Amino acid sequence: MSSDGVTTIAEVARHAGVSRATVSRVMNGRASVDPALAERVRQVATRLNYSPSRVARSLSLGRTQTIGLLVPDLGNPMFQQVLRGANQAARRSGYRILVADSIEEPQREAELAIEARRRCDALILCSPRMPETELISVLQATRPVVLVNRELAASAVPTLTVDYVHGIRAAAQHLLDLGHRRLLYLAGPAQSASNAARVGGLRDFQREHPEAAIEFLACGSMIEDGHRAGRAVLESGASAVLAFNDLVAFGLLGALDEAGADVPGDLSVVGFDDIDFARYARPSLTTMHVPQAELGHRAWEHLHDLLEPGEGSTPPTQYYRPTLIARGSTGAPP
Amino acid sequence: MSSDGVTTIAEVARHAGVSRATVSRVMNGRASVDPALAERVRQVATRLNYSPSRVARSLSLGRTQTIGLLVPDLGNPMFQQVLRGANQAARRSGYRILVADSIEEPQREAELAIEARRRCDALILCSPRMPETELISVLQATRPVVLVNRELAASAVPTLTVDYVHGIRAAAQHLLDLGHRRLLYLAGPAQSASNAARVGGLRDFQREHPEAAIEFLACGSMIEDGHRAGRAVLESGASAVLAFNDLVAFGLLGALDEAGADVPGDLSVVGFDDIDFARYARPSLTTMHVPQAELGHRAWEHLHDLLEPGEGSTPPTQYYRPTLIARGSTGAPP
DNA sequence: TTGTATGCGTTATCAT
DNA sequence: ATGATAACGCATACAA
Repeated sequence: MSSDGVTTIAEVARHAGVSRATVSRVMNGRASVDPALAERVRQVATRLNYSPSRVARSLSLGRTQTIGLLVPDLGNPMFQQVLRGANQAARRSGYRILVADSIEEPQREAELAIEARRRCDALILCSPRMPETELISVLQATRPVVLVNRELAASAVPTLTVDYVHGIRAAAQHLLDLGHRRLLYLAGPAQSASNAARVGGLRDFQREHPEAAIEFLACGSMIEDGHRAGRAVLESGASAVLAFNDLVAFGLLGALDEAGADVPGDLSVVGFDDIDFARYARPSLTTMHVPQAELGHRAWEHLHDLLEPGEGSTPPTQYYRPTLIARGSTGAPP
Repeated sequence: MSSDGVTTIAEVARHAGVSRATVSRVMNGRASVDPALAERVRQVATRLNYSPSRVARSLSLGRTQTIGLLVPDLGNPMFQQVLRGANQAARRSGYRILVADSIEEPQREAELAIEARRRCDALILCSPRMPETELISVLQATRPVVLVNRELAASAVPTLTVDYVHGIRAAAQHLLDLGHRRLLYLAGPAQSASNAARVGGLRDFQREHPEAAIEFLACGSMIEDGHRAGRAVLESGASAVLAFNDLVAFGLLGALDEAGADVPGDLSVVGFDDIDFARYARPSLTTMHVPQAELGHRAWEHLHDLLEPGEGSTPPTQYYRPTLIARGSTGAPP
């Protein structure tokens, strides 16, 4: 072994009395090497506890077998699931995932993406908040890349997107069907494209259903945001609330309970995403189901096709339509 | 640019009419270079959109600026928080995190750890389930490494550990103080060292408090495990339940609610970890608080000290004592 | 089948 | 201050 404790291919070659090329061939399972010799090399490699340097290998091969995943907030269960799904899928193909969380400096998201990409073979860009023009150049600079949870018209980048417009409309319709006429939407981050989609969907819905009134209230994407909104929600006079996501809904449920309001007796609440906890909460949370881990899973599949173009090519863009999961937090208005 | 679209240092050098060494010096902010020349090089670098190859840099420098994090289950909020904490801390020092989730093949955990370490400068081993002898050799093979959430007597490896023995005893005491005399512990995975610690703590507690009876029931670590245990819990006759963790507690709360049992009226439930959702659940969950993100944060600090030995050295082992957070899920027995 | 030589893109050593 | 050159550890084209 060399001084720093790591065996190199040269040392194995020397001990086995062969060339480095032969060792390399053996380690990579190349057929064109004498079985007896190969065995001897393997023995020596094992004895010296040798395993090829991933870094040197990456430099020589031009690929790192690593992909980057950029998310806006690792604390959000939605993105955690995307990470989990992508990680499992990538792992099966021998790839690993490098995480990048932009929450500390959202304004440097683009920079972060490009930097992350330089260490990886490809990138998954999840719910990027950056402006469109910036996004376009980032996508250009980080290919191969797949975009998750954000749309970009006229882009050749593989995209996995959730139909938030349809989703929020379905949620609103659910409330309307229950008899609610005064709805309140707790909006997510201003830079969030999916929030914009929800707002757009609700405005359309409002036009088509003049019998209902929809109010909008800036809120956020985290539990605390929802919790803080409790008072404003109660004062709004609405009989049903559409939360930006399940986290916000949870925070709100907590605040409502503390205020002594009954859900769904006094107020109905619907979330978005269907995170694991939604079904176990009390009252269980009515929400729009989004296949979070599958998004990560599929994102990897797209990337895999881009990295190792084979026979089966996946379509460039895939839509996921959230489905309503009606649970205990919604009911008839008081 | 070369054919694959990535500019190399050689091209920048050629365009700027200088040597690669000079470009390297400029890119690394070395002072010993003529300001005018440096400026020219920078201009060219910007024009060619050059940024140094991380891989080549890693090979030359012998470090990757990446650390690995191995967890038993990325789906568990506890580990997600450790990841989040470690990631934020590492990022501030210019390091990135590579994730490894052993959930798919727990029996290959050791292998996974070693493989992950080969791509990184160091490793955070979180709640490893592997047997002690195996763990010892893995720790040896992956240094620098820090061990989180598992103890190893007579080991020089920096360790961050939660005092589960004290924690579970405090939880049991809380129930005893409320008047409960029949307790039930829903046990975690058999390979979990922290589960063993809890069991040991409870047995001690039992001995010291003959007035109380503690039953043990194999359960698991996930929401579904807790949910499945609902029936058995009701049939046990216990008036209070100590769940392995908050996830199990949540699953149980859901099952109890479905069965029409009132918490804490009919049954008290206490969790462990104090994940974000614990306080927003209804009833809010009484639990033992563990500073999850801080564990990740501190783990990085230890690693950082190992990687770049400076003045301030952190103690080799750090204990975290969970604190009781009494909320709504516990009360007097019926 | 095996070995030799070269390249991957950087940084660092040693001249100048 | 700058440049030539040798690592870093591996994979591969080409020779033998």
